[in-house]
Amino acid sequence: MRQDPPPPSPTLEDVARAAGVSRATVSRVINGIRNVDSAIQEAVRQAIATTGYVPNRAARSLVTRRTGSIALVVSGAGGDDDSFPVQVFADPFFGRVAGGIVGFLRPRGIHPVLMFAETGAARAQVLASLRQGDADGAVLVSTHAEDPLPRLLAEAGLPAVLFARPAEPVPISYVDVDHRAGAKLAADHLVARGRKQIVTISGPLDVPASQARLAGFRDAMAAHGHPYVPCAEGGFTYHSGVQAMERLLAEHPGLDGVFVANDLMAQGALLVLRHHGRAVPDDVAVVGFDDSSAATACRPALTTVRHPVEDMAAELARLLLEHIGQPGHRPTSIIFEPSLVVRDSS
Amino acid sequence: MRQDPPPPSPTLEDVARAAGVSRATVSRVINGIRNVDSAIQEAVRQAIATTGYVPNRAARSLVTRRTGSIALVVSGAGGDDDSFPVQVFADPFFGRVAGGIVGFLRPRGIHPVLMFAETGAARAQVLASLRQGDADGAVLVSTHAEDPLPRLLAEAGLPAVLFARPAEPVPISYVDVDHRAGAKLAADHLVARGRKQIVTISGPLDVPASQARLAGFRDAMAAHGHPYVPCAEGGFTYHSGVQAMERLLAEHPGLDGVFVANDLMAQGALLVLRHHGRAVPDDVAVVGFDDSSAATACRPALTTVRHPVEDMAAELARLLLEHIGQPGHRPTSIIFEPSLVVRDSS
DNA sequence: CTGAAAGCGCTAACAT
DNA sequence: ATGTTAGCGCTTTCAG
Repeated sequence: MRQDPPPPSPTLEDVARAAGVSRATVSRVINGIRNVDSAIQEAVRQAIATTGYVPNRAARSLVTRRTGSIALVVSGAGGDDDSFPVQVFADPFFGRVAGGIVGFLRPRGIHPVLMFAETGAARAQVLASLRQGDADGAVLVSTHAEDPLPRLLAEAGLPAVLFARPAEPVPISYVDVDHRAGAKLAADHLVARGRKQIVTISGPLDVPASQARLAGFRDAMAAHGHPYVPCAEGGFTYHSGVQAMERLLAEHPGLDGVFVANDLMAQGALLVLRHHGRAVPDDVAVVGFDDSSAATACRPALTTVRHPVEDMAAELARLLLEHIGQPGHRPTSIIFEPSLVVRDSS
Repeated sequence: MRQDPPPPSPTLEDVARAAGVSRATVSRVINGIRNVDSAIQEAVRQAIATTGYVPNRAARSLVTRRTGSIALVVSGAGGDDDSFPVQVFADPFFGRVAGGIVGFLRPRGIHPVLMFAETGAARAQVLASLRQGDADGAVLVSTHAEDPLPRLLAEAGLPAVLFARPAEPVPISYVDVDHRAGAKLAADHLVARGRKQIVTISGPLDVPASQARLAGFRDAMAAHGHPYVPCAEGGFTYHSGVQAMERLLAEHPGLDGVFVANDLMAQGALLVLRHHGRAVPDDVAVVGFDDSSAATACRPALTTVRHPVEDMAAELARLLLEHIGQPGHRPTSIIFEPSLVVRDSS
């Protein structure tokens, strides 16, 4: 005993018949082409409503040669890392990127196709998928600087854009934030608050963004007359922030200011400071980076450098659509300016 | 000055000509249909290789009435929560689900389409997308128990499956882990370790899984002669684990055993115990839940209840494909058995 | 401003 | 075992 087959969904033909016009006219109405009598337009809309018509993507795609979807590729450096997807998702950062992209794309009726490119084989499959037309283009979020995928995509002539500047120049569009400038904001602020013994917790130093934040911070501090700033390297996780702060406290018990390279680690640092009886911001001033949800969840609320991830992701999606629309388009990079959000931790 | 249009990619026709056979034969070879002479098969493969042919998804989709993709829907309860995607991704849990699904689907050449259904409007759009054929079916991951989407999908007759049992019965397939049994494993283990003052940190109590873990733990403890177990409610985040542990320690300074409803919170609890000078496992034994990457990242490594998320997600994907393949298929639920992974924290 | 007609590339009867 | 043929539902010239 089988269930009845689902009723065939209405086609353009059905709508056309119901409206007493031709398929072509209905198509024009649907695709918002002018030059259609407004009375007829109204009739067509009626017919669409009564028939419950929805356009068939595959059919449309076949003739327009567009899938109307883009790939969201989460890409690593190589190696067969089993826990790869988990790692990526553990940082709120990826969620913000996904949210920004979806926010831009959804009103345009397009959903991202999720792909992972953590190994060489996976990378090859992503390339094949794109060539096959599973998506019109790709937004890449790399977890490692040495990721070969950007170059591969560029060479294949597939429309693609990147979140964050590649380690080596690749002819591909990207967005990034001015990490150095952001770190300078933090440095200026801590100095303005009269802090004398300032230290920092960096992100993983094989990530260019981490390097830039650290270098920018040290340069700005040097300009303020602090030639050397102690640093503990973290891994962008809450836990690593805890560990880094403990190390710094042990080595520099007199510290009175900390710049932490992301909010999640800053949250961990805050906890350690509290457990060690250091009042924030009175004894120790803390500045984070990102302005993620962690920043306001903290006690005290975190002063932090705003990283406009969602805006950047939306802009990235816009860029990709532009590239898809005009294949000859030149690579463009857009650098966003960070700003300081002063709350209670400094 | 425009760039040259990309060369048209080869079609079945081209391959057929190159191999000196008909389109149909090439199609058969590609789709792995027997009844093709092996010599001809070889010739066709040659032709495919030399022409660099890749099948056109849209064309295939148009005739098979299958898109070859499924939706991965992250779904909330309602409300216009701006930070929705961020919240969801913050837990390693979602990454494990995504990884499990991709692991199963990728070898079959199918990629998940990412959709968010956090508001009523978004939900409607997800439904429309599915009806329109953006995907053949949906895997749902709900963040709230009252999520109306499962029922809506079931009523629309769209193939869909659920990660975790719905709060109210819905005729839809799902996978889940036996939370109560897992909690019992933890209880038995703590009692066997001779702990007398046992407390627990639960997940958010509006989540059925949290309720089940708490109830299962308390029931098992009662059976061991501990009629009441103090509980602090957390939110499945590291930070909430810290806060909950601090509360428990303040209220029950004599505690010597803790069951924490997920590893991330357990990691936070471990930190607090250390800061308070309690040795783990000697002074206080700690048992987590999930066996996520956090469990091995801890010091000491966490004894925890294994939640086979990846396996469950893969099974869920398999179930969905089954439903897509045979529309009349009855809803099935599969409950996985948890197991205890003993490490150093108890 | 609207309709007729020609495909897009593929699969699946149906013939042979 | 292989070829022929008829569409799948849509967009898009091209006529009118």
